[in-house]
Amino acid sequence: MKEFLKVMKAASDPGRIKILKMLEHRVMCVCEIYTVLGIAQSTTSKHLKILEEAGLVKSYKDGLWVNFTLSDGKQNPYAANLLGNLKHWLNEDADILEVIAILPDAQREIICGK
Amino acid sequence: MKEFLKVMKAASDPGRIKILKMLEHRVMCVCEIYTVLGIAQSTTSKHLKILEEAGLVKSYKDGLWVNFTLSDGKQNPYAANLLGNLKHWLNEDADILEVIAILPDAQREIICGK
DNA sequence: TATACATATCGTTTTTAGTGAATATATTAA
DNA sequence: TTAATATATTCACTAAAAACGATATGTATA
Repeated sequence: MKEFLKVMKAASDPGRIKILKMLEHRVMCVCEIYTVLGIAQSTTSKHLKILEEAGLVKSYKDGLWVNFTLSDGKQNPYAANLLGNLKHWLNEDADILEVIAILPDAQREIICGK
Repeated sequence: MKEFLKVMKAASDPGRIKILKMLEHRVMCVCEIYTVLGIAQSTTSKHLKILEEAGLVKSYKDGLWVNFTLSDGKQNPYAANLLGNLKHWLNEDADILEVIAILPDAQREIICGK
């Protein structure tokens, strides 16, 4: 029950759903995500932690960056199911279309002034 | 997005999940539900409203009683999907097993002193 | 019509979740 | 070793959700 509820709770926030839908398109670091969403870095970091603890995303370090990707879902069947469904859900949603549209402009080298 | 989030939020509470799993077995009225769950009548009524607004349950009156059943899911595809999955999810969960076990004892005629 | 009764709603309190500024951590580069 | 920088954590605040007692609503029965 606990694992199930963790996935449902993680999926109950519009910002976190936007993150999942963006990660369907490509790997992203924290600064790219909060730039697209227009929210604080700390808020973004917390959302990502909730998603990770629900088994919905994974992260790996690359120098100073931390890359986030969708999980393969092996650790949590409820997460795997949700991720599978999300691939064909909300693709025509206005909020999702908006973040996907500006996704190409969010590049870590530009955002972080490298 | 709104319809999707409503379903996820509705599914984020253990009490409401217990209600859905009980309704897989049979139709229930409010007094049967709050007796099994051991929570207040007003709390139960509110949970049922949240489930109904998410398209997860339906209700129909029978005299003084209000009967609740699982929705057929036609109004909300996310609800339909969740209900379908729940049928084979959490069946071995301890909390669910507990409420299912006492389900036969919860009869409206006895509870309401008729 | 008056009463009883099952459920819904209201009002309030407590708990939990979301937000962002400030600070800490950890890694890279000078 | 020092400075710079991307992310994580802490803290304080606000907002949303959950809980329950009390009351309202609506239906059945006397």
